[in-house]
Amino acid sequence: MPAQPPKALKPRKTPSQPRSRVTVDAIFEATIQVLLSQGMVGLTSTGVAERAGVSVGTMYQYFPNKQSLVYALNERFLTTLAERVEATCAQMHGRPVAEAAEALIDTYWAAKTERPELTRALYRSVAELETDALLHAFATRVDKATTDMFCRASDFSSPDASEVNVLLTTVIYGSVRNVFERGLGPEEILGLKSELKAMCRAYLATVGK
Amino acid sequence: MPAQPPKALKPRKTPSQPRSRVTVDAIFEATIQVLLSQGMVGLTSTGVAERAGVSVGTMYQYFPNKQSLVYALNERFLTTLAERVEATCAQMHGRPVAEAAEALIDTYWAAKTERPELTRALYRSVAELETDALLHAFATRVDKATTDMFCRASDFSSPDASEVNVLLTTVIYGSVRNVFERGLGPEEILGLKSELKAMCRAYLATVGK
Amino acid sequence: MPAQPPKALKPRKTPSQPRSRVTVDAIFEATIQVLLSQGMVGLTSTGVAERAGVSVGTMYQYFPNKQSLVYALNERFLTTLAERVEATCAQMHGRPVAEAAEALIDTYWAAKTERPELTRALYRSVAELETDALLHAFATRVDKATTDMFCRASDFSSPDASEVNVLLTTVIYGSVRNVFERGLGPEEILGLKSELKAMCRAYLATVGK
Amino acid sequence: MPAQPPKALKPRKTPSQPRSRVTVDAIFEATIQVLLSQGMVGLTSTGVAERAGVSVGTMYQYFPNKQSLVYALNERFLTTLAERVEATCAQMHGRPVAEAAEALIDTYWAAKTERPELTRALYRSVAELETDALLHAFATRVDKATTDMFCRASDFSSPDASEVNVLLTTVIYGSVRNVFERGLGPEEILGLKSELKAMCRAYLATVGK
DNA sequence: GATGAATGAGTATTCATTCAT
DNA sequence: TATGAATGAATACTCATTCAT
Repeated sequence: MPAQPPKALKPRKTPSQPRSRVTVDAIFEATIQVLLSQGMVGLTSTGVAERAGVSVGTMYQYFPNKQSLVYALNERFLTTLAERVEATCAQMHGRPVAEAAEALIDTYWAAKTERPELTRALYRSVAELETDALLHAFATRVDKATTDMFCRASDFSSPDASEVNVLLTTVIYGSVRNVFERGLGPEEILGLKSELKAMCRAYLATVGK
Repeated sequence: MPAQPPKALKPRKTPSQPRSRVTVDAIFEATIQVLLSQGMVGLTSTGVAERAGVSVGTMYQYFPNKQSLVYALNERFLTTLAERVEATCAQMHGRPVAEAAEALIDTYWAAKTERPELTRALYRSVAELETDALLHAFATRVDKATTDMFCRASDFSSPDASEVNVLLTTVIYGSVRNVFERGLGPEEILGLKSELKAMCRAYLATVGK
Repeated sequence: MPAQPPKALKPRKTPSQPRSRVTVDAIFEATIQVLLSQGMVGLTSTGVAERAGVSVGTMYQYFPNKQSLVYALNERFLTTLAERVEATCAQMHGRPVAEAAEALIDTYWAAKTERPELTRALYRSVAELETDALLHAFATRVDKATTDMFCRASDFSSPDASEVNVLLTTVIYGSVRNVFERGLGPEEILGLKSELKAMCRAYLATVGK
Repeated sequence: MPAQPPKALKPRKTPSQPRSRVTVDAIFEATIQVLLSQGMVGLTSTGVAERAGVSVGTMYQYFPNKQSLVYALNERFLTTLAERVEATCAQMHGRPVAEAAEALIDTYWAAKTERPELTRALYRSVAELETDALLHAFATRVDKATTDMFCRASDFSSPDASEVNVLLTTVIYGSVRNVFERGLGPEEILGLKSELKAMCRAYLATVGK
């Protein structure tokens, strides 16, 4: 997810020595902790450094400013998410479209639901960052994998795979986000998820003909 | 949208005198302007007051703190949105479900798209507020209207209207949000919208039987 | 001394209300005190504000940054100095050049010597500021007055008044500065001053013929 | 220039081994570069070390703190300057005072003008250091040479050589400094220099009798 | 009611200096 | 001896909020 982070957000130096690596990891973990407990507002540079057991100065050696911290965090999670989606896509090559769509739903849903609080925090954090480039890079990368998956589906015959892809991904990603926004309960979520699958199946059945 | 705003966010006094009303409107308009030009970060109380041609002191007479400003702004827009959705729902009573769903899509989409920058700004602003209650109240109010519309549809026979409602609204609201997040172009958006309608139709055709 | 202060150094608002005026004066006085006791290095924003019996915030309401404080201080003193030189020049119109030169020496010397520590502090402060424009404006203004004075001298017959003026002022202003740099004692200073006058007389006697 | 540098400013070890000498020279050169490009404000220890291709740690082996760097730089230049003045003085023994004075002007002027930007930077740097001792040592050393030169002049008959010396050096050194402060152009400078010589001649002609 | 001067807690960020490797 | 990661004290500056006029 190169994405050319807005220069001001690029990490300062990539840790090579083992000592550095430990330090950077600690900072990342601390950022998450603080983000979860205090929210974006309570995320102060001293707070993070303290939690990481590191001095502020050290933190600034690796991250040029507070934003870059959260930016890097988002980048990390989006990269992981992209990888998981790609893995699923690869696995579903040659399978029926409906199954492919369902697999995508499962993967994306799982990834976002594993640490719900963190997901929520990151969703919020994005609002205060200039993450357009980041999100765009993510979308491009993932779109490629999913479009590919749909194209290669055993029963896919739509003329415009890209159009189908945009619809499905928009609906899926959007629904997940909306679920977090509404704060639905677990049972509702399950029901919703299976209905969403049904919806995709119904749509694909229509399109394919 | 009663929603019991977290007490700290409640406007101080509801303006009844005409002079006050003008003042409050000016403040609202200024808030929007600043939000659009400087973003949530650049939204300072003095900045808004200045733009509104009012002294800070006066502003604090109507809004107990900065958040309450943005909170009220969101409330306003959500109320308008709710009203529009309700109007649509009322109008669609007794019509086929598919048409109802499409009308909902059109209305919601239009409302969010009219001032895209403002929509984007408000989406972002929400992340920094404690708007759970607000959003929940909106959801409840609107859900009632849409569920009602679906129930009364001429051809609706699903056992669980509420389940259908949750799915449709989640998908619709979520998709719109995702469109803003991805920054899709106008043509893509149009295509997406019509496909979304097709998807809903396909799903409802399945469910109804 | 308009001098268009580098925009970053321009005062934020000019105090009009009496309350403000008092505040600004207090800040000025505090700046001098701190400058004298701690030097340019010890001049911290909180330090000045504290000494002025004012909050930092108030200080920043009038001065956009620390430098602007010292800049304004220099501006003040240069303006006063310019006025005094101009007064002297006006008074010496039509008198012999030598007398005019001596009067200039006396005035300049007196102005710089009255509060030697402050003079020293300001000389030093200039080094850390972008005062080129300020100094240039001062030079231009004062040069006009002195050149004029020399031109109108009863016995001035040199073809190039401006050249004479540059020499004399450079020598005088430079000597004064050097005196502060060397840290000469009071008696040495007195001797130096009278010798400097003799030197100017001797030079002018040569030039005039 | 013994000058007893304030103990905190004394270099830590005088490099004797060739390797050290190279290091120290690199540091000096880097200091000058940074001083020229970033000014006294941008002169950070890490910045200098980096430019010198040395680690901070190494730099601190030779200079106990940042000031000492600049202090040493000034010392170096003042020493060179003193040597050049002494050489000139030695050469002018037994020559007429006027010529001696002119030679002094030429030498001093040349030394300060060769690298004008560096001269300017050093002039400024002095303001932030406790250089009184340094400057005093320089003055004493150079005064001795110049006074001596004037005493031995073929036509010098003034009762008080020291008084003459103070005047001449103050005027000369001060004028040069003022030239830098005013930012005069090259032609103006040339004219000024020759007029300054004329002035000294005129004065000495008077004094000698 | 309205004003806007004053407040000051709160925070990001820098940079000289140290010291374990 | 050299290195450069880590330190943390120091400081400029902002901005929500109050309250005397």
